[in-house]
Amino acid sequence: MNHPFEILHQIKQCIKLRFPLEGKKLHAHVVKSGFGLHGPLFSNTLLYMYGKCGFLKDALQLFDEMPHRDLASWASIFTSHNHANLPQKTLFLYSAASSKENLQPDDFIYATLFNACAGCNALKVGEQLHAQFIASSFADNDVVKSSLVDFYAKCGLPDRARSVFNSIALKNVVCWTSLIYGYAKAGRKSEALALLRNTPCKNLQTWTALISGLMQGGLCLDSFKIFKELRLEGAYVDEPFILSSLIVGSATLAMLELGKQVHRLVIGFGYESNLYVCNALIDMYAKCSDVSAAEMIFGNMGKRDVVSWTSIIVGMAQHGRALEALSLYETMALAGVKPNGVTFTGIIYACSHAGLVEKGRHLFNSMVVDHGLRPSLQHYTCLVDLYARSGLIEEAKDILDTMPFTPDEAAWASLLSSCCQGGKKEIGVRIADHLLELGPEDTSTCILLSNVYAHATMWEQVSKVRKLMASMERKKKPGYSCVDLGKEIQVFYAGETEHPMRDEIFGLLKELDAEIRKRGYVPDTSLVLHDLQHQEKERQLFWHSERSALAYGLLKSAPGASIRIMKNLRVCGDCHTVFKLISNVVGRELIVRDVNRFHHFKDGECSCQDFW
DNA sequence: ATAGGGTTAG
Repeated sequence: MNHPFEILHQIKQCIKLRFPLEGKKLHAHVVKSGFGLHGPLFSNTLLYMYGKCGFLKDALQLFDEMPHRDLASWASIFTSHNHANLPQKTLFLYSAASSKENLQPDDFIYATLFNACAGCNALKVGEQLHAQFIASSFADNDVVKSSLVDFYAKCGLPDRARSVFNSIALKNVVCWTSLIYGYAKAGRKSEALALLRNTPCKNLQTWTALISGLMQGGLCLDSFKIFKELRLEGAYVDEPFILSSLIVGSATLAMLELGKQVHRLVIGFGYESNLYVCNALIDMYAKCSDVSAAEMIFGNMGKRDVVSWTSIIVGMAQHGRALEALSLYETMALAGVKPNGVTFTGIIYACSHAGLVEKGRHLFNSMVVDHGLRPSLQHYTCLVDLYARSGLIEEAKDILDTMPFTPDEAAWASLLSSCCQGGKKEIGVRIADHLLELGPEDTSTCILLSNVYAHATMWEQVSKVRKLMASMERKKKPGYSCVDLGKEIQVFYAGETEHPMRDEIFGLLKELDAEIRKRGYVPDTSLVLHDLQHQEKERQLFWHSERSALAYGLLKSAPGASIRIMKNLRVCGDCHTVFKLISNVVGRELIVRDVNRFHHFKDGECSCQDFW
């Protein structure tokens, strides 16, 4: 064909244009003409080409066949793994190579390693490498420092990012963008905005970083505001990165109408087949409790990756459609998509909901044995949940005691919640005491504790928990429920509402109360503080925030429409019973999203099958 | 005449 350097140039074009198939042809040509024998130059460029184009398999094959690997080969193979969203693999390969082959990182390798650490939140590893980097002869390299800024920003430590940033001699738009993202993600809006104002260089990516950072930092409304301002200024913001972030924001806020609006924007801009955008849409519709819309998006996708499958599986599982989640997992395997750690959290969670203990255990083992994935604390928590829900409390406790992690609050709470359901009072109290000693940080845990103690008639402990909770609520946010009517969203707090429609709400709740009592409802006041008068206990239950929200929803929505309520705490047992009965009385579907799952109340039943 | 750093999904 042509001169060797002409071919090299063509390979570089393939990298730029992301033409892996053309690149592969050039690769074959290089092999035939024997250029590759002259050193790693061609191999490394080809390696990099495969990595950047997402052809990890080809990259690995080439890497394995290379007779002479230099530092650039290692840098390229690390980049390939980072690019394929396998940062742990990069760190694994590096640690193996550094011990077996005494691989000493150069500046290029340092940058890929920090990139990997950022990708999997490997703070400890990153810090060690940072120390090593400072002592190395590359310590002045601005690009590596830039990758460190990104690493600390992604790990939620913007101040550490800033101190590295300050040491950068020539600050370009890349390090500014990373730093702004870091502050936004940490929820430090004013600092992020101040930085943006002071940036000598900013581009659309900087704005994207700010918007997505704020979304991830939970400041979704601020983020939407900034997006609107940008559009008003006439900025060209119709790009999939920003759209994905807006979808994430709608999901976080669980605001279906907002999500639909963004979806329309996506269609208007012609990004409805973008993989990232679709994945975000699946998640958004599931989180906004419109699972059929999520299914529709998933069904229409031409190309699905592991995130698409995982999103729909998790969505199904959270909405109580465990068997469908499991069968989707089978289909995913048939489609040749490899599951990752998140996928397994989803399906083990599904098993735990359907009471499929054996299946869940099998999947957990399969994750380790067949897929070589290391279980995380979250996976063990799922396993604890799986056993505990099926009444195998001892087995669940065994896992907590023997797993290679210190159980956190969520892990204990999972076991505790099943003790309440299974009537295992003694062990429940023991766990509760332990949790109370640890000092729970979650209001939901407190409700659980208070329930356990109330069932065991340990009133002193109950009031201790209540006091703790009151102090937490003062510091944090109190319990509330929102009802989403599309055009408006109303928030209700516990206690008698001061809403302008108070009388109508009270009237309807009273009427419904009378109707369900006719059907055998007896308020379960065991969950309320003991030292109140009986009537006062019932009154407290009556004014739980989700009930006010429900009444308002019933009054204001179209007849027959589903009512969607979001609650920031767990639904109490009594409200759960009441919602089941009311779904029957009004003949509508009532959807409640509590702190971590969905309840679809319909025809007197709930999708969670009374396990939550 | 090779290679590295910033923004998106679970």
